[in-house]
Amino acid sequence: VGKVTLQTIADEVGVSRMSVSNAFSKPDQLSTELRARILEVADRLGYAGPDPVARSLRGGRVGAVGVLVTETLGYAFKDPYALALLAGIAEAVGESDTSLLLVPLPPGSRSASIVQQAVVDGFVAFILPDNHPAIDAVATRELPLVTVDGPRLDWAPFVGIDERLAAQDITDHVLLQGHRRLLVLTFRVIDDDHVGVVAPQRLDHATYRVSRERLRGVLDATRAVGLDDGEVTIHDVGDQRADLVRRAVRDELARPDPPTAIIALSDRIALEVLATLADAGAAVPGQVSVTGFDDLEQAAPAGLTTIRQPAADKGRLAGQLLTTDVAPPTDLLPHRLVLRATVGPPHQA
Amino acid sequence: VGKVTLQTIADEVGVSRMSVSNAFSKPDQLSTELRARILEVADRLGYAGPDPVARSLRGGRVGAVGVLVTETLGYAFKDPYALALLAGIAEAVGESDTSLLLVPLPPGSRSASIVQQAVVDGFVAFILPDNHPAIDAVATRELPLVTVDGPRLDWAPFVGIDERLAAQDITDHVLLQGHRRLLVLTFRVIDDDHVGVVAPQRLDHATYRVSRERLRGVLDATRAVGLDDGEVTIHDVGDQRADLVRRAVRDELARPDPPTAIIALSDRIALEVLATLADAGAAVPGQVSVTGFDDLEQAAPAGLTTIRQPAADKGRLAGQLLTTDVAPPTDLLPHRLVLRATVGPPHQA
DNA sequence: CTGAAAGCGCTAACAG
DNA sequence: CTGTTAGCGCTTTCAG
Repeated sequence: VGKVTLQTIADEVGVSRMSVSNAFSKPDQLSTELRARILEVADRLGYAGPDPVARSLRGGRVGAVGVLVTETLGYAFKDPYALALLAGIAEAVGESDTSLLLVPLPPGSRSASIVQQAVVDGFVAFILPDNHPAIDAVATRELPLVTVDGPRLDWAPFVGIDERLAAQDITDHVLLQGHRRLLVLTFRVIDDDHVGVVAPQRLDHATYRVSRERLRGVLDATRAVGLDDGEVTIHDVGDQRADLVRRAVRDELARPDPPTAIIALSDRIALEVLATLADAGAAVPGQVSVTGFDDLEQAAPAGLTTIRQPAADKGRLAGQLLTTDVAPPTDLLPHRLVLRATVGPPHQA
Repeated sequence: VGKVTLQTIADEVGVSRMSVSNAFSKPDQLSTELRARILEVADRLGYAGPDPVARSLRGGRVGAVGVLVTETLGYAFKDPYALALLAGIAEAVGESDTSLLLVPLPPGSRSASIVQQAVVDGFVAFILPDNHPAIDAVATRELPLVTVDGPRLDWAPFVGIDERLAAQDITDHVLLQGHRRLLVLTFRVIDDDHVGVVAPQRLDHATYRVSRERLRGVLDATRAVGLDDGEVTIHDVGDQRADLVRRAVRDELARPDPPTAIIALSDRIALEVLATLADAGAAVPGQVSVTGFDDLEQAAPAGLTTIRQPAADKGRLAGQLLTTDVAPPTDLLPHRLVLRATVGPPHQA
């Protein structure tokens, strides 16, 4: 099967390669009649149109942006928040006839080479830890980059909210109700396999911007009411692992001095907390108050008090930043405390 | 910023372009020492490694497979079954250092050109109607294709189950309980905007393999017990639209001779049916029995009787077919009737 | 182990 | 409106 190229058709029709190219890419540059003849021959020869790779090499543009996702892609497909972000990006780039290339980053340092090989015009990075090798690889390629939620770079636009302030807001709300025994459930703080109680010095070295800032916000609030950092228990549940959430909740509730409020740093964790509590027969907010973060679709039906942040809009903005010339945001995006039914005054001991 | 290419580095180091290329792509083809010197210079000059587009043009390989999804991507991101499929594909291709290009197909015939422009080594098509123009476009490009669930082509591997038999199985189960007044809820049958009751001749022209086969399976079963096709009501709820599901259920229940069993052709529809029934205070299976299809994660907690099919495995297989040399399946994949709590004997009128 | 030649398939820029 | 020239950046021969 001799490959059919522009030249093949040009020869067949008896015109130059250029006219055939134009017939496909610039219809108004040649007579309707000639164009028709060319297209007819192309069709007969089974020519599928200009090879996109060759066209990209020539034109310097690919028509795709890469989305850097850590862990296996499977993870991204399971997290509702990540999905909402993705959907937003997809929507925005779709409007510019651009496709989305999902680029899974394997744990090792092989990710640099994966980034190098990606056939894209730019990247959006997605809840990556600071200093992730993939970021450097993007920088070296000198491709446009937008980071969402983290890390925050000085050379690339950033899309995200003031995590710290938001966390402080929701913690303030809980403290105002009178709670002083808090359990904080966070997702991964450092890119390692540690789970369980998070010691203060670990927080100092935290590389995931989102969890780090949210935890700082929580502590801002607790300190303000005179609580010592040691008095607030922080549990790392890794990649929002349901089993770890359940165990942490059960263990803490079994202590002589159990928490009266659980601050989950994501709705996904909070929903798991709620399920665990329901199974254990613990009333919410009667016995324990619970808060989330993100305001997923599932949060409202669950009556979850949480922080709303515009996930889909964030994705959309990230996509636009890469495909159009919208101005990068100068500010952090807004968030909002959404009061619902899972927070009340503490149970009287 | 003069672009840095292989040549730039070759000139700087004083070797030929080829040696620099080898330093990156075939480390064992040159002395460790020279390689080190080349890499050092490359690093100093900020060279990110061979341009993936040029390399693709030369090598004929891109390192990405495209996933053809109809409608907006947003839809694919909302359907749990599609998501499971996607996750499976992602997992499989990730193992071959291949990325996933999401290719949304717009309604019009523009989809041919979108397929032509996709920078990929192959495609997997995903619940597409028969004769979708995108399929022809893939054929013309002579790229490998795997179809999942539909359509079934004679020139491309197919991954899917025996929909018809599976539907017959679950319908048999319902009929065996004694049900004769059935309401069948199906998703889109033809690629148009029709919704509501599906007439028999419409079924004959159905272009979506999955819904068509499942409906035929249902009718196989009902005919076998002597029911006339006219006696089983089939409702098309489009893209599994919640509002249409709810309305269909409410309308049918309000009739003088309401259905005693509702056969939903997907779990997503079935779950909506269950929610509607709960709102209406109708007991399941006391007043109405309900069945689903797919066995999503959410099906077990809901106690839904359904057909299990290996969504993630299907995706994985599709991905492998495109990136490795596994043999294409010669058979349809297995399915299994999963009995749970939503089917019982009919309510005595 | 290293280098020179020969394109992969396409299109911008310009001349006819 | 049509054709010619000149590469985009890389890697597969096949000799040194």
